[in-house]
Amino acid sequence: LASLNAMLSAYAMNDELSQAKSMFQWMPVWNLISWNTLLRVLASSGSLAGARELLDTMPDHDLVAVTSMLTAYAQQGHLEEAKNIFDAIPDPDTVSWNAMLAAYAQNGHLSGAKKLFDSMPVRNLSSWNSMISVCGQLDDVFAAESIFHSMHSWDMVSLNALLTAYAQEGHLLKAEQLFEELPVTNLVSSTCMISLYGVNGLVEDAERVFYALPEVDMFTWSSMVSVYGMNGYQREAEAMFHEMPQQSLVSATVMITAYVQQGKLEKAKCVFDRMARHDPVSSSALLAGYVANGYTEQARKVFEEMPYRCKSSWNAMLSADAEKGDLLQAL
RNA sequence: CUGCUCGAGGGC
Repeated sequence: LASLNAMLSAYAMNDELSQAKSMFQWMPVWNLISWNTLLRVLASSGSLAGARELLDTMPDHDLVAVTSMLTAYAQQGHLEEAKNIFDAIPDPDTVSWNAMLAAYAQNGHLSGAKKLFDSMPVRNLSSWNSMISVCGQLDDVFAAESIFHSMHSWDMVSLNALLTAYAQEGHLLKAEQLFEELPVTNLVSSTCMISLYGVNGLVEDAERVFYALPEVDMFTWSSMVSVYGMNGYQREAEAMFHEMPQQSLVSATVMITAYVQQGKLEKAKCVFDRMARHDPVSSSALLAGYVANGYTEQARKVFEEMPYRCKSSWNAMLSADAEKGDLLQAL
């Protein structure tokens, strides 16, 4: 059973939801770990409703299951739900506390994060790492450094959190210095540097980091395409986009944005139409392009076909209205 | 064998 569970877990890592589901059904017996693993697959695939339903039908809940659910809500931006789950846990362990801490941090509730951190009965490395990230989001590099230096032990995540804090505040030199001093880096550090170089117009530096990597992933690929795009290197962006072994919502959106910036709306539309699915971000990327160029009709069409409407989509639409003095018409 | 911390995309 343990080895079947391990296989199930491998599907979870690769986000292979349907494979995981059918494997689960074929398993002759299940234990709590099997259920928890399936829950995790559902949760990380973004299927909140499915995860919730599974949680309610599972024979038992333990802390692991509930914490997975908490994280799922947090990652979809449902901070209140996450907090409700946390509050209902009678005796949370450090991982659950950390999950709640991360929920605050990832949703921008930085004061909530600080408060929770202060009230934690036990903190571990993950807790401290989250706080470095919180300081980074507050643009308080000094506090991030202080935390880092006060830590008795640190790991790659701590270093990357600090690196990200530097990047966020635009401390190119500090980030560069840290990155170059590190004996070991990983894809997270490299992606951070690639996009930092990109926003500073240092395309060749970004390339140097990218091409030195022994292997790349979706994040590094997308960020390199983005660097090309935001610096007007349309052909390079295109080439890299098409060389990518796999596409994702993000990589396609990056490419759409690159075309939009060049005013190549037909090409942007073409990428958009080839996407397996759309989300509010990919739709608003194209929408913004139409709006900026006064194509109200096309903008409205994209808007109406959006998978679900959210506040951010309305913002793009409203700015179209303002520019055209055509408020109700655009909708 | 399962849960927590760091990196990529639009608008504001």
